[in-house]
Amino acid sequence: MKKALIAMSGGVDSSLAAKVMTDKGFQCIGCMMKLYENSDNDTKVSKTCCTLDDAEDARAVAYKLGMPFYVFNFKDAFEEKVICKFTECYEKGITPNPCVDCNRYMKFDKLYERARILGCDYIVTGHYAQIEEKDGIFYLKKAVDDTKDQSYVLYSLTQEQLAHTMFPLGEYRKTKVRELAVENNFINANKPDSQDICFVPDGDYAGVIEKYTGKVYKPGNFVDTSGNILGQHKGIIHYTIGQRRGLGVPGKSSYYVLGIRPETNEVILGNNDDLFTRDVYVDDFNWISGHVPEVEFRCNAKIRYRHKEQPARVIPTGEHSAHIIFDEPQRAVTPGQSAVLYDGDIVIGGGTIIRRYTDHD
RNA sequence: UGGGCUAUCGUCAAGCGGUAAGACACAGCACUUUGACUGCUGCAUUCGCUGGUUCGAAUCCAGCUAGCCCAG
Repeated sequence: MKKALIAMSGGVDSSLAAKVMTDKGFQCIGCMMKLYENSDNDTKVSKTCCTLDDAEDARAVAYKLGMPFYVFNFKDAFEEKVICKFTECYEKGITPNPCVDCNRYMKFDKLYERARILGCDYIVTGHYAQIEEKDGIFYLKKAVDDTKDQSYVLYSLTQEQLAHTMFPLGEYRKTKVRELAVENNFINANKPDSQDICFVPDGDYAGVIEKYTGKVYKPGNFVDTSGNILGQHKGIIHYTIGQRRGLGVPGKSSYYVLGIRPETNEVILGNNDDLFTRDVYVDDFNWISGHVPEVEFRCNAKIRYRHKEQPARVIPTGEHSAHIIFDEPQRAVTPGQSAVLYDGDIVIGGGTIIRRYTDHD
């Protein structure tokens, strides 16, 4: 009998994933990763993923399904690989995607390693995505429920990881998952979906950064593309490309963040129209197939989680880098965010958007 | 302290005697396993101050105050 380690968050999705795996006849072990300290969070609406309550929910489901349940303490690794990188990015005027890093370094690295130690053949999560094998190659594909598809945050998976990973919810629709959870009397059947950054429960990520680093980020100038001072900003970490709200700068029309200059502690402001670009340069690129294409090709690409994929031309520029040229200019291409390439439902690969010297920054 | 102009929400700004547009900012909510974007809702019983004219004034008149411009 094949063994599977189920990564449970305490939410409906991973709970149902566990259920599906037991139904499929796998020998399952439930687990939760303890990623950070959140003891002082009074038990208000749980938007996070590893509070005591979440652990209890996960444990209750594991118990109901008759599987053992372990909690792994990954706090140190999470701090190093996710939180630390998160703050460093913001300090550099880059906007990270911690969910991508958490998948890359926690779930499919640390946890994967743990699964091997426990003798598990597979690691299972509640992600909405699919894995298919064909002629010895593993393909990462979009979920059947395109409104919940999470293949975007999984582009860093390697062939080896894909060979030992299962996403049982990939073929389910979210509504069905909820129904099944209710049918099975799961304690968390009606628990709200998680959202926001898990280690930033109140939405104030800048506050978390300040608390974590103990630094005070200096205010600086908002400037337009000509260098005119438009106002004062609260510190570079509060901003990201394309941002409108929270600038506090009145004008004839709304101002948007065009660029961030950490060297001079300036934030460049301008019009929405100034935010569109065709070219995107990507680093840390992971080609899912394991092979770097030798020639340029066309495909669809996404530059942020909620971005509707757009047609583009891709020029591989190295083992782990590429130049993406969209047919139509895209709004707010943001360094630090991930660009992911699709061929239909198949994820070709993805990487991190890097900073390029433009007229804005 | 001679002349002229202007004073309406945090900012810009309609209004021109009939009972305070709009934009930006801001707040809340929705959307969302990242940050954003977006959408929806809210946001001056009051028009620099004090009097006056009028059934009725932010709108007319007078004085005061403040700012700007020109002349000294």
